[in-house]
Amino acid sequence: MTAVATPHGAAKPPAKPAAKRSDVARLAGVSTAVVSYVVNGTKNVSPETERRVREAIALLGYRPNSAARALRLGSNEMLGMVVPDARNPYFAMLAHAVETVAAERGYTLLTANADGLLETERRHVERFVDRGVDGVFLCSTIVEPDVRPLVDADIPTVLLNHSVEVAGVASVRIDLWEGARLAVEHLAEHGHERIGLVIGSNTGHVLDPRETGWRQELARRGLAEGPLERDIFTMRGGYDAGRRLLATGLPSALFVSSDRQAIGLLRALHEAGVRVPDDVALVSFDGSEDAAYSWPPLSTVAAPIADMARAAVDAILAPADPDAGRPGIRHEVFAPALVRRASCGCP
Amino acid sequence: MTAVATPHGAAKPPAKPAAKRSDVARLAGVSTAVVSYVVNGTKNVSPETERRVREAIALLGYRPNSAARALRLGSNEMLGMVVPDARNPYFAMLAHAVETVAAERGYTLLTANADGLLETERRHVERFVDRGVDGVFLCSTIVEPDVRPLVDADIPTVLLNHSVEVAGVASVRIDLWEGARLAVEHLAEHGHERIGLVIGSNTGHVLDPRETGWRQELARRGLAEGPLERDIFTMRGGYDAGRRLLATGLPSALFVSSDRQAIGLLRALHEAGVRVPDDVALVSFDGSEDAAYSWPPLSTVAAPIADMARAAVDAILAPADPDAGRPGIRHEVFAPALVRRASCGCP
DNA sequence: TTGAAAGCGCTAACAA
DNA sequence: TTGTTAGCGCTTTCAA
Repeated sequence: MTAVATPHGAAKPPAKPAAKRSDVARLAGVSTAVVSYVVNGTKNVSPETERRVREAIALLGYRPNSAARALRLGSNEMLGMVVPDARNPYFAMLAHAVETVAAERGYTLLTANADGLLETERRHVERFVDRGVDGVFLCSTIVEPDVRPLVDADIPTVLLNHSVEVAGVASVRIDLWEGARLAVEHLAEHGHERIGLVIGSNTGHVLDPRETGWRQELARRGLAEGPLERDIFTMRGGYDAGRRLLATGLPSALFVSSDRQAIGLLRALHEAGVRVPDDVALVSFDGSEDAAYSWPPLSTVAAPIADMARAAVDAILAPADPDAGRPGIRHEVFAPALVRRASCGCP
Repeated sequence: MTAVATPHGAAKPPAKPAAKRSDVARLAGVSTAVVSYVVNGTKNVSPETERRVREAIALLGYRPNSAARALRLGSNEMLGMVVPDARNPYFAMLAHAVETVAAERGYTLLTANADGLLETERRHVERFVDRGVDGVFLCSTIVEPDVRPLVDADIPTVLLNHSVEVAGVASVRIDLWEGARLAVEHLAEHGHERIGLVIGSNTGHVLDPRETGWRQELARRGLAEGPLERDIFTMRGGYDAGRRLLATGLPSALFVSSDRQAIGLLRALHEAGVRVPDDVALVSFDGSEDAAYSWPPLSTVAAPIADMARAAVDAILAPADPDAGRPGIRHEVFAPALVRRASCGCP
């Protein structure tokens, strides 16, 4: 056996070309069809034949070629997910949860970052279509994302974590309005009467339901609206919003629309020597792990990530329970829950 | 046109099956080969013919089927990446950087979470092989990861962010030893004489070079070793290590092997009313964005993520500069840089 | 410059 | 229970 230079560099033993189905068939003394039957368990094969085939497979280290399978079957057993930015812990959590559920069902998840760019998002979606994924989870920053390529190609799609429903596309989301209400309610129960809002600014033209929820709960309680600051959904955004609030006057409590922003806000507050929760009480939104480790730890309205992930996968594949039937275009809304930590004044 | 019930649920207009190459060919009045020539630009086609073909493509909304392409070409234009956990901001950053560089080269990145499990890591690698990816980035938690399936299938592989070199596999990593030295040096320059270490515990049996670097720089300066705590690379791990340190006695300065741990440690310190950097000075490791928004902001030894990502992609695909030649099995080591913030005592 | 045709590896309908 | 065989949509060689 002579060593050859491979394109990848050093000399190594010649890589034996991967075994294919016909090699297995020959070695086992059967036809290629039988190998398929054994591999896919689609047809009855006599035990003895099956044993021989399995032996041959093991011996040759045969692995089915997935491109050929995909071509033939028209399915890749791949699901695609577009997120604004997987470096944001919330989306990292969500993508991780979806990946886990998809894996249980034998699907691989392709995750793509849109970086908050409409153009990039569209490119990723088209790419998914080209790759023939069996479904797409879209966490879009656009209010009315362009799902036409998906619809045209008849690819099951779910809008995941969108703030509002979009007609014609299934969606799995969290009740943002209720989350905001919960936060304001809790802050009010701590005795606060001047409750401000820091809200994300990149949700497009539609009003973020968290803003409405904050406003309505305030109104319901006969409380005046505290200051409102809009900035992007990042730590930097929260920091900048905090600086502005510091300059114009802090309320006694603040509802912040994401943990990321709250962490940035916290830094601005610390820099200014403002004590939390003594000088300002805080409740944020998302329920990411980071909220538990900031100082002080953040009370946050948490999304039931695992449940949402499962619902999203079910909306695309058939539900695990076959009796449940094929889902149509459904819109599922999950209820958030308040996690009490120190930032709101809880012990 | 009658509406039909689709498997996806509601009634919609029948989805026109995606156009294929032969449809384009027919519409343009050319052979299927010519369509390929136009799409791939592999051969000269008369301007007039090209125009007609392009028109037909646009009209039909034709998109090449990637499974067929992959089958024919033996390449998916996909790269795979296995990370221990993409919810860790450091790996999120790294994966994002690799995705960006890969996209520039026309490759899609498949990211998979091993969740720190050997078994899961192996499964992902095999899946990548089955899917026929054109290369794999492996961020393994195992010291000697099992790369045989990759080698057997002759798939270019690079160990990314590994702590040590492994023979026979290309690697792109950071100089952990030097990073630790930098941290200790800086702390010593702040006047600290008792410098402890919080180090990750899940690197396997091999000593983490950061531990050696810490120890050797201390020795070089004639300083005694401060307390050492081992715990996992999470916020929780850092928190627990902090609690133990609090119980046994804090040194005047601490080098922490990751930002995640440092953030957890910070919480333990805050809870105990310990002031940073006054009572304990901190330098951590990674350079993630979170370090900039903790309180106090963390001085951290930052990895040149973008450069590493580029090197890793180059190690797998040919370098962008064709003159640079095909890389063999190379081991690239990147130098970290100290980012000074408040936690070490810098202004 | 263009076209005909041979597969890439696999599945499954159909025949034996 | 097993085998034969026709494609899935694409690229590319070879011939015109």
